[in-house]
Amino acid sequence: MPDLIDALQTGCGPLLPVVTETRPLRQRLFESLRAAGASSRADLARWLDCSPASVTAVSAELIDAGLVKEIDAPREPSRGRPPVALTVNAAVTAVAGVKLTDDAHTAVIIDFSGALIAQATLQSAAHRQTMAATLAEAEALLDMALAKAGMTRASLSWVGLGIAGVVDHAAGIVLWSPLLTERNAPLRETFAAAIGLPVTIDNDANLLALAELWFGAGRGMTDFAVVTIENGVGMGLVLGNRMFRGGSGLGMELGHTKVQLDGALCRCGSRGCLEAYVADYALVREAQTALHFNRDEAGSARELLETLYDEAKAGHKAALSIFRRAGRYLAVGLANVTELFDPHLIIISGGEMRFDFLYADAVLAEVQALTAQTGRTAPKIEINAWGDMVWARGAAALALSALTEQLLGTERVGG
Amino acid sequence: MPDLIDALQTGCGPLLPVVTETRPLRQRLFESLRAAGASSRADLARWLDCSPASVTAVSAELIDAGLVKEIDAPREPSRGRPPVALTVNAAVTAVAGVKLTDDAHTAVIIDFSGALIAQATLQSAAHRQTMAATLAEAEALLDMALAKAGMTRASLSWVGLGIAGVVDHAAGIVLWSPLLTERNAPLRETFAAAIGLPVTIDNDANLLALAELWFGAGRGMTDFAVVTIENGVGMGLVLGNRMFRGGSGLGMELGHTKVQLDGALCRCGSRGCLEAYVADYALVREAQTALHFNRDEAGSARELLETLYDEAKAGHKAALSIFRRAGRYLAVGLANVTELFDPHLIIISGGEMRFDFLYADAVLAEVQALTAQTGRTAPKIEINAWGDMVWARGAAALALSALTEQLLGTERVGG
DNA sequence: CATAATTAGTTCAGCCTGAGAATTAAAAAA
DNA sequence: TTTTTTAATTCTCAGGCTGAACTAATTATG
Repeated sequence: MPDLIDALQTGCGPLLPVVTETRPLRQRLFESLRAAGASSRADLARWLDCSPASVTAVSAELIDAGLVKEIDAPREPSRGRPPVALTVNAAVTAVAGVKLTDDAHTAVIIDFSGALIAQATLQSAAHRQTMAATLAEAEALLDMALAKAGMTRASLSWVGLGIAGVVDHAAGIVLWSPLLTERNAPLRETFAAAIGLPVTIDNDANLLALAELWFGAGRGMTDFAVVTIENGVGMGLVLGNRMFRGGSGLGMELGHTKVQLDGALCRCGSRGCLEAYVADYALVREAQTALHFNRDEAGSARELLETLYDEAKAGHKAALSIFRRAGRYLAVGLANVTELFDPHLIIISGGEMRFDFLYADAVLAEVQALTAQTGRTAPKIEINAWGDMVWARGAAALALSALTEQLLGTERVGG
Repeated sequence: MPDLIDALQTGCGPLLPVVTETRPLRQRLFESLRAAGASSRADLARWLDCSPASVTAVSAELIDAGLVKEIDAPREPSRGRPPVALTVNAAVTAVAGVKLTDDAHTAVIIDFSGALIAQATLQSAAHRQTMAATLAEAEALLDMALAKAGMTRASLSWVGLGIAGVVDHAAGIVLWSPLLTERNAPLRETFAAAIGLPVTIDNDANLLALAELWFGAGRGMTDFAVVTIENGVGMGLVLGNRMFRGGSGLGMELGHTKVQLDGALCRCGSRGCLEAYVADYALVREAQTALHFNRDEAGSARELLETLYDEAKAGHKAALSIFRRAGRYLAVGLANVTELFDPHLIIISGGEMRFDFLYADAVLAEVQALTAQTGRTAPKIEINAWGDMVWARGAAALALSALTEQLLGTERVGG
């Protein structure tokens, strides 16, 4: 290779190859089938734009391998030979998704077709812990979920694991997380070794985006952004129907984009981060001023926020202005995402989605106003509250796609 | 297809296929060869990670087609059979790149290996014109360049055309441009019909990014951003060694990302756009205040800016503060790009790159400071001043890659 | 009721891309 | 001169997919 690298002076054009990913028809057919629920061979051929002959061959292969089966589907009468419906054989295996937080860990188990089998929750330590302690909790939770499903670890073939922080999905390493005491924790390897199953990890924002891509509003979209506001502000992005994780594969930091020069102080140490205006700790900070509370008087941060919210609903001016300002800065952040990625859809998603001032029509209108000038069509904005299990479901989707890749990717079926 | 679209309720997983692009070995080999300048078959096999047998077969095919040839390359003595160098047959054909501005149009002609053959410049109308008038100028300029090279249109096989504005590269339509009176101008079709050659169009920021990818600092990078500050602020982005044009394919609008809530008024009508702080019209606006000039007193905007710059160099406080502030906002914009795309390199590129206050170490340091907190390695930042021809060279690279795709992509060689 | 029309699915030969193994080629080192 | 090393070629073969012809199963129609 040196003779190409050294060629910087002589030739022209990019020196490195275009990153390209090819999926064999086998995998594309299977994934279409899972997405459709059930479909006939003829429909699959039309959908995948390939010959019926190939579909016959590939589906026979998948049926032989036990991954796909024919079913009797109710069909409305029409001319011609009636189609035979194919569907994913859900019983083949199952995967689990686990999401770690500093409040309650959650887990779900889904079958090979993506249907929910069981879910479980485990109260977690509210403080930073070692990776070992955290993973012990995750393992206990996984076993709880398995018990609920009447399954054993042997019935699983992959586990997806999600955690807040800076996560290198490809390497399986958590560079930093608010939950862990150590840096550069080899979360994937360690958990895989502990539970004896292959593991894939990702950060929470990407899990949310995956959940939207697999189960939610993103299913019919090739390009969309998923924004979540909880402890911080996170974003997951899907481009060309694939997760985009930034140039280094560590995800995007919407929360630390700057929306104001020399603005509010962020917990990261910088000033003017979006997070410093809209994350809950930012609201708490202002709430203490507005409501004349000191910390001990107010109880937990969560309670304080609830009070602030109630006050705002009741028309308390200062409380209202806190949410109003946060909403306006959020609009700036979303407008910047639009200017830079131009997604067709922005989904503001999460578990509870309380504090609806942040997602008020005024905020969405401001996003449109801030982006309307450049001539392109502004993205739709959708608000989704999924409940606490959504991250675990995203983690399960992560596991399921990793498993599918292994089963049907470059390797041969059953190989 | 309806039966899959309607399946939103039943299945799970993405409904739309992953966008994937496959290049045959033929094309990859050729592009590696052009990138390397010259290379042996054995090196190509190692580089492309394929078998020597395939390289022999494919290179024979390319040599037969006349696109590649063997040359006697000077080689340092080493053990084993000496390699035979292959190189792109530069004489096969040539392509042109044309860049339109409201100042002077530029054009270059390059051969099949990417080497410069000729260049030309044509003073252009300084005001908005119809597409027809603009393209007439472009055609005249193209013929000038051809005359300089002693060539005719028949010796060209593709033309790349660049223009500022919102450009739909794929559709070949200019949705809006500061140069054109009409909207949604079908620039590609019209120019192609006029000159009788296939044409590809793109906006100026993407041309600059392409120039960096083909001839500049981006050659060895898979992920980088190219930022340019002239009339406005533009950005081109390369992800995975491919141009990224946003979800709708219209490019990114770094200039209209917001860096301040309710900030300075932008010519787009919004407030707080990056452009409204760092583009030349923004500097002019402030210069008039700082230097107590009115418009007629100061001459052209360009002269006014030069005066402002000289004053700042001489230590004029107000003048200096104009550049300082612009630099700080630029740092915010670049920091946001980093947080969202996490490129390995940001190239600040363009023709002249005057006003070095904007690119001062203090600005670059501020970018690092604004992004340092999130744990990832900050991107390197490079400043490149290429001269006026860089856009035309990018346009030529655009043409060359389109031509290569046509010759060696899905179609057969010579087919 | 027979037959035509229509749609679904299968079979089979064959193409294209590319890999693996053995072989030939051309040089330096021993 | 022989051995070693690296480059390049030849030949065979496998995988993934297609096109064309064919079989299968149903509704429409006279």
